[in-house]
Amino acid sequence: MKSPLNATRLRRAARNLFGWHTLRPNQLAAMRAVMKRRDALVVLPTGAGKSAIYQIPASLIPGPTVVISPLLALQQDQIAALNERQRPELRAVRISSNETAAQQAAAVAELRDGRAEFLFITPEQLSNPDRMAEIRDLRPALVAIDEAHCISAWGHDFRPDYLALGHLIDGLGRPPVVALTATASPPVRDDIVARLRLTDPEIVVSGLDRPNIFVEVAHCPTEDYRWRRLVALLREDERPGIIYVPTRRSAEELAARLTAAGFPAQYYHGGMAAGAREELHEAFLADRVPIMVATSAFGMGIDKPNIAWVVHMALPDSPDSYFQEIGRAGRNDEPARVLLLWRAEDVGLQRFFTGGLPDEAELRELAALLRRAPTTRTALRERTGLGARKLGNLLALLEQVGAAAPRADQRIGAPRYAPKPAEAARAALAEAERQQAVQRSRTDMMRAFAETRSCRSQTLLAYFGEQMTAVCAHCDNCHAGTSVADGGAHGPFPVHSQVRHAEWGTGLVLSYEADRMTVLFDDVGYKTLSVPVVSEQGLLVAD
DNA sequence: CGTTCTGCGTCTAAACGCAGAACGGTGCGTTAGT
Repeated sequence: MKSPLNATRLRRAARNLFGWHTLRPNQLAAMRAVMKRRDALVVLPTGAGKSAIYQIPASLIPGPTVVISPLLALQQDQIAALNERQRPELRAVRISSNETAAQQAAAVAELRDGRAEFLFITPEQLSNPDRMAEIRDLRPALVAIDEAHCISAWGHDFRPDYLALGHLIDGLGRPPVVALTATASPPVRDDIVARLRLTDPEIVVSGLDRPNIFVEVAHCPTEDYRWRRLVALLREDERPGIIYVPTRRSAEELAARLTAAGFPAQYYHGGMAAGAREELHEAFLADRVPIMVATSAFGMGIDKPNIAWVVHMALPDSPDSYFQEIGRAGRNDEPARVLLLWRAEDVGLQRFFTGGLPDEAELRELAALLRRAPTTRTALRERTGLGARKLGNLLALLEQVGAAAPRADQRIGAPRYAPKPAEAARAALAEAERQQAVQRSRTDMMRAFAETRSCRSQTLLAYFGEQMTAVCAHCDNCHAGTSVADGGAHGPFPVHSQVRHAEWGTGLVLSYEADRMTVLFDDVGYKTLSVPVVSEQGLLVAD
């Protein structure tokens, strides 16, 4: 049943708190789900008023809101934006390693007394049981997960506490959850819903096509050609832009080379001092840095309307990253352009970043240790001689196959019905192989995007499960006339239906493009198949 | 996985070829020591 009352209250709050006179249908639908205490997954581009989706309902719902956000710098910006409004119902505080114990205690007190509404926090903080107990006692009424795609992108290895967010939300007493992100392909969406254990979530997804962005890809036979194409773009467009490079060293070298060539550029990467990074970030936002050469570290939290172009000096690891990165251009709806300069050699680096397979013997040894008695990571590192990063990866894998589980006091143990070490190791290795296959297939899809002569937008959006019926008319292939209007191509299986392949197992039909179809298989990732071959040989059956 | 760097051998000097090693992204938190 619709509740006009909530819609009216939400509109009034939007006007009072943010000065907005309208709410977009997407925003309103998501906010109403939150008001009804329903879980929600919201996929909207940055700058589309995404934060307001949890902030406005939170101001109306009694009880504090826990905002789980991945980057401390990002948290700081969001907190500043909320507190600038000087409204008690929007006041935000934070608990992180940047606050002293006294500041942390003060933040808790403010939340307890109702003087603050929002608590910004990282998953790492919540994974500390003492911290968790403290927050649970505040009886949070809502949990917002910002940049929710991090669960999928980082949980498996980089920041393992992201994998445990589902447990952590249980620990908070399972208040309603709203997860927000700017991009999420169908498997990433499924991963978010599964890992957070959302119940019957309201899913709000906006259209992904960005008509004001001209999309262009150039294959570069040599490094010199790559450089010349970059310079040609810089000569044409003097407005601010971002150049993405794959390594820290190339960021520094390219910035120096550009500056020497008369294009003043700065560089940015994760190896720089926090202070310098913050300064550069602010300088870029304030139009004091016209050209930023950066690794993927430069991204989240960059909500700058007038970015006129984004160049990639190498093939990104996936369409997910690529879409996120080009999406920073043209937020002000002015014409913007993005250019991907790629070489086949770029794939090697991405293969390296994907990582190798774990050692089965090490997995077995670790699983055996866990079955003996719950222990801490430190003790496990001493017993096995493994490094912290590697141990974390192995533990995350064992956890995914039910051979490890977090216990009280920061200990890790084996669940009661855990598989035997040999079996656990085998299953964990299989899981690692599956993850590697899926990640490799994403890189394959990125390369297929680079090589296609069809409409770029159609190809990219098909990856995200959105089928465009017409060509976009804002990409190089459409301008060259090689795009094929598929007129809503379709095939033997409906888009988004489940199919089964004898060898590759079950999969999800994502799209049809001319006579080819893209299917995402659970175990082997993305595959592109010829529709006539599928039909003639009966390669797929409905599942 | 692939590129780039390093060092060695050749051999009467310089530079070249080659094998093997090094290197490569994203950030939280904690802690030692100024």
